[in-house]
Amino acid sequence: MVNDFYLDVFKIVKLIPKGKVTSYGLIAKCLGSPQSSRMVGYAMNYSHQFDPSIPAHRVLNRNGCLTGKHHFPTETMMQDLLEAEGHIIENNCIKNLDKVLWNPAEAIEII
DNA sequence: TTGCTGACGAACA
DNA sequence: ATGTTCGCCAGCA
Repeated sequence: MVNDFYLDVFKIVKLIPKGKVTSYGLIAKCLGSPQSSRMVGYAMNYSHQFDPSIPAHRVLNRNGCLTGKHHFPTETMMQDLLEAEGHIIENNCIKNLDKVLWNPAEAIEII
């Protein structure tokens, strides 16, 4: 089943602009549950069956590391997708995180 | 049913 | 600076 928390997570992730990334914790915080960041990751795990178009590769952990790449069809897919959007990945972590980090808070207002 | 695990993150020691 | 613990809670054995 899918609860509102999941739906909100999906909404936000789908709103992430191309060329930007965000973090699980940031999303959780914007949803009013700063300590439920694990659930955001869990939601991502479920996202592919809910809506395959969800850009889960744009969601990283707070350090900008590709912690979830093992959940993609291939381990290189997540990195490839990010690089295709202009990001630079090094040692499983994104570079210039400060410049590409997107704040989900601005999406909350839209929703 | 209970207990463990996990795409996280913050607080402690 | 590094390692451990805890909160969160949905799945799974």
